[in-house]
Amino acid sequence: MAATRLDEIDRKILAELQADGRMTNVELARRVGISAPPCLRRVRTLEEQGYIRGYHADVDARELGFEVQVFAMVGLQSQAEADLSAFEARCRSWPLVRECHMLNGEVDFILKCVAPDLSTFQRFLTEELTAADNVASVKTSLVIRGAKDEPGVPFDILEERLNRSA
Amino acid sequence: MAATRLDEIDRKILAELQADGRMTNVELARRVGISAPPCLRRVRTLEEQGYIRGYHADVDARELGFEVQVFAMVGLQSQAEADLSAFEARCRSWPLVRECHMLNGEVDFILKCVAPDLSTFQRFLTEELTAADNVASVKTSLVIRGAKDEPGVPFDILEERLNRSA
DNA sequence: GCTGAAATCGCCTAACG
DNA sequence: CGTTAGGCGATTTCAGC
Repeated sequence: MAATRLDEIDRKILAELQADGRMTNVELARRVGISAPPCLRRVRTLEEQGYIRGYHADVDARELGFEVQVFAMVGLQSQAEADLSAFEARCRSWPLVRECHMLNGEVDFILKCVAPDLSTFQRFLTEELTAADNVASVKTSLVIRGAKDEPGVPFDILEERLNRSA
Repeated sequence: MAATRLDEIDRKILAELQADGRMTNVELARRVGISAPPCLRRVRTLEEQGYIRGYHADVDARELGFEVQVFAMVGLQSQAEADLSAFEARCRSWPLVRECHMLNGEVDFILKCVAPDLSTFQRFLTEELTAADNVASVKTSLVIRGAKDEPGVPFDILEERLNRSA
């Protein structure tokens, strides 16, 4: 997958759609400087090749009643590949775990969790996460307040690098 | 803001647009069981009231050449409000810092960073982050591999709770 | 291969009931 | 909230570079 190299127009398309995923195709075409049909074809290709995984509305968790956000650091007893995979699969089955990343260093995984209130999270923590197979230690940190939450990647850094190497 | 309570149709709209933010309005209307015009009016209202903050294409960071993802735990010297705000503003100015959350516990902030390669990140770490005003300690953990990365909130949990209380 | 122009089809989005 | 209806965007077709 993704054997195709991207040109500048493709990168602009990605940057624009990352900033506004609901932009109309004609507006997108205007911004990247080509006409609508080739623009739409490029978007479809980027989707098929996996550069674009999907489009999502960015909803306000707090307004919707999800008052609690927690980062959980998880250490496992066994780091054998089968056990790592099993834990990852378990995380995928928990709706309240939104992200799960395997880390280097002392801790094995970091989880980002979202819950309506503290008691819901506590119940998950004690009855599900801590109780899960192979889990040795869990340390949690509550998010007091969010200061920045930008989805996606910094395209400006990419452009800088490409300009420098050009 | 957001004085309005949401009904079941609004919540369905949010869940659908979170899952597919580029869905056409007629398709959305069909799924939530109303006709297109009122559906569009609801979407506009949800946007205006801040329930929907925006729409974003979910791009594949690794395919695009962002090979490095790092979580950084930052401790500050002063936790006075003015100093906390100043650090948050600094984080907002760094494109490579995608998220910045203030935490309870030993560490003050957690940052999610994305960079094209390790050397770019190292340069940021030593020349920018560690060197920034008021930063006392930084501990970084590289993401070895991602196991789950779902944007947004778990609507199914919300529905469960509402059904139970009904 | 690629793009762009024209044409068709379907959607968006008022206005009204 | 639904229906109607006019305008605009999406998408295919086809010609040209």
